[in-house]
Amino acid sequence: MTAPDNASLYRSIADELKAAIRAGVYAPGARLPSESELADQYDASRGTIRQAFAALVADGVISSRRGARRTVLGGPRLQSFADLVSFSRWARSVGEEPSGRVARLEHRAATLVEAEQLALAEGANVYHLTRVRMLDGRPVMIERTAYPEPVGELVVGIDPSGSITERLEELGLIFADAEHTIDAVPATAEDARLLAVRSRAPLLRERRRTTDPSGVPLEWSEDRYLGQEVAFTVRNSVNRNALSRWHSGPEVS
Amino acid sequence: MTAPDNASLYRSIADELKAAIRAGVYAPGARLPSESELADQYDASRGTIRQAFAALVADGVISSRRGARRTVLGGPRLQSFADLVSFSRWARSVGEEPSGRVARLEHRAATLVEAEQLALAEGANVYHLTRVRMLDGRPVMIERTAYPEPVGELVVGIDPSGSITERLEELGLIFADAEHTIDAVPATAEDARLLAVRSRAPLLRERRRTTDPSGVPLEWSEDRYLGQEVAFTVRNSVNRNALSRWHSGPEVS
DNA sequence: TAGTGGTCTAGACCACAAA
DNA sequence: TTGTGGTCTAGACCACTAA
Repeated sequence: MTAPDNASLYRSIADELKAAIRAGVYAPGARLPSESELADQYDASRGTIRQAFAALVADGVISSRRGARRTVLGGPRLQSFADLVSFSRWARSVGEEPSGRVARLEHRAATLVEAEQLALAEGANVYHLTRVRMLDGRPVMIERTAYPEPVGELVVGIDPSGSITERLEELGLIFADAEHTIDAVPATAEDARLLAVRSRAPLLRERRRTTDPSGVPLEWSEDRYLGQEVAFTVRNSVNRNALSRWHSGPEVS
Repeated sequence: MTAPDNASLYRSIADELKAAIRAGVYAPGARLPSESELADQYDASRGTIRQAFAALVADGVISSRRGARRTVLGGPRLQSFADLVSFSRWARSVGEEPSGRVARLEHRAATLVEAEQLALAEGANVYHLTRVRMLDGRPVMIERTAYPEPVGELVVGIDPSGSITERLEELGLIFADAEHTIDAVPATAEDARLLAVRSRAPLLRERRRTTDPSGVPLEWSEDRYLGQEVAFTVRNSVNRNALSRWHSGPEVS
């Protein structure tokens, strides 16, 4: 809809196939047309059709095996990268109204973790923003984000009740890669107060580092979701793999 | 090492590049050789080199942008699909000794959820196995897995202290696609007893459905990890995307 | 401006699945 | 056995980055 859609043939073919799957033309389990059929239909080469299919496989929409036609996978629809990095965009994509309330905004020296994640020198300053994020007025998440100074100086000029990520993109920043770590933690006293839950209630914690296309960190965020309200879904297969399990070792007593 | 390694040129090139990155030949942030350089070096066509690079991008190892050379991303090393579906394989890949203890094995009618996830008719039977999984003797996870009858009949003949997934693969089953949903839940009384934690302690819950190449469900599992011991990591980018956020709505009081 | 990656074509041979 | 997807080649043109 609003996406820039850097049009390429294989992208538009992939989008058409995705739309057809979403519309139920190809139900879960159904077999898709062969590469040669689509090549004729779109007057494209086989390589281009394969590129389109590869995008669907990467998105976990279809599965592919040699000798048999590709089949549609079932399950929840996927969201785009932009939906994942921006809470506001995600909320709207699932039909809920996002909002935000600032709990704290600081300009201070980076902690050790922040300096490491943002690749800053020790003692460098960061802007640190704590927000409570809501869906249709109900608080579901606490967002604690550290920005390096050049980014933070832009952030302080942005209305914090809406989407900061979208404003930063309008200002020319490019959010290209993100790395997420997901675990479960008990709510601290502050968490409990901001989310209106019992202290030590289980929260889903997502720590995220987002970088621009050349790998320069743009933000480091620790988000805590109400465990019962939000979950993360991952698809992976023998061919494509973007998830990994992580073990911290027995660090705490 | 032990992988079947269905050799193809682009795979072996990708493996060599991965090994070089792992070994530090290309450090995080470093720029990789150009496509044409590698094409000369490996006496391969540019398309093959691109295919190798695509595999690295999909695994979140490098980033790629038009006009500039590809660069190495930082962060934890990725695990293979097999490592993710099999606890035993994952444990060994991070250098710990896995073990398991059976808490319960039942042959009974499927619950509603199990029937839906395994695509069974209502009233069909499943085999349901509850195991406590340990790393170096410390319990870190409870695994509750339902198998459809044809699979379950194989499972009952397998030594449950080791890897069931690996035995099933030796028997010819192919685990091809998996879908994971991750959230946080409080420990039940049984959870608390099996994991030796306080009741209502935060646990990371992973629900996983694994299918064979044609989409037939092989297992449905609900695993609960100690939140402080295990985390999941996801990489995504504007190009590749396998993670999605999920919102259940206000279903519980 | 020179070099790089992104896209696309038109062929070829092979491994595998399904009928 | 036939058709499918998996791999690979050798070219071409373009958009973009970086010097």
